[in-house]
Amino acid sequence: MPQAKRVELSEARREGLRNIGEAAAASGVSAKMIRHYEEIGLLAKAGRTAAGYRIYGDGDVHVLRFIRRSRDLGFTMKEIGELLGLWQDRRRASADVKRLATRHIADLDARIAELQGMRRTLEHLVHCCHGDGRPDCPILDDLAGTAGA
Amino acid sequence: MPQAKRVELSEARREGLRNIGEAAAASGVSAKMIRHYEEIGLLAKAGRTAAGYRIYGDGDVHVLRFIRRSRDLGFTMKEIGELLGLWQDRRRASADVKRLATRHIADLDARIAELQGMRRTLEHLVHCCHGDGRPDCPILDDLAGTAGA
DNA sequence: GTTGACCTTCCCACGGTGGGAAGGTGGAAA
DNA sequence: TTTCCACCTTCCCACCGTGGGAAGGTCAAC
Repeated sequence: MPQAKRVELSEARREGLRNIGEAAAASGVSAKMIRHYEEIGLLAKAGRTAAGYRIYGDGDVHVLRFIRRSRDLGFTMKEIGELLGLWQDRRRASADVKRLATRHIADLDARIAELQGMRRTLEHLVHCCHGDGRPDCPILDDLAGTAGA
Repeated sequence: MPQAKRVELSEARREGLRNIGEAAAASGVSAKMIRHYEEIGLLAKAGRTAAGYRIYGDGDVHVLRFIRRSRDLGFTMKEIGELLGLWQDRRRASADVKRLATRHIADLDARIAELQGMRRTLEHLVHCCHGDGRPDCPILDDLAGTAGA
């Protein structure tokens, strides 16, 4: 098994490869997070130069952008792992992707509804609070549970 | 300095005090979180029985319920600390509370808007995906950045 | 060669919550 | 009284996603 020979960084760059900083800039994922994704197994272990620097090709950067975009849409790491698996499986059924995305929309809806509930309550309380120099405050009364009492 | 003498749990209970489990049940805050709040300084250190059990009075439970309600409304630990300070300051200006709550509403709005943005995009993608046995999938195309290409 | 920007690994932090181990206590039933 | 179980204590570890920073090595430009 001829293991891939470890090249110098300059040589790798001549072949269009990037070090982690360049891959980060090209993908929008921080170097810190690239290492993290590698550690948790979301990314394959990156190649290394003779000096131990990670090197990335266009395909790696493409994967990183995929992850970035998925995070921007709120998918969890676990879901992104599944999405990556589907993306790389040419025999996938689009129904599987759609199901995953649909479930995620439901998750988003639940979180939105929760936040909106908070927002509604707070809006009401703020509306009731005169907000001047006096200490009386319906907001605190509500938090303290002394509002209805 | 006559430090408060450490009593037995049975004696404390006769005086209407509770151990952590009872305080948890009465406040809706888990025992785990009560200890955590004490550790981070959100709560004053609880009294102890001779055997080292934490004991809580009605006032403590009231504070715990205040915290619980604040968390339910999405306030951060830091904000809850501020709210507790205002609550316990009888010379507070309600304007301070109102400002804090208003800022929190703005935070909620930002998060809601973010989630709704994700939701909109996903909704569109899901709508475009036929979701059958074939591999072609606009959702993956979007994540991969090959959608517009 | 020196310098400064970058890389490596390692540990720590945040928010908030939970799980669980190991050992001590409380109270009630046998 | 002894036993038993539920509860208490402290301690460490986990999640997710991200960042900060220390200590040490490397690269490239000047």
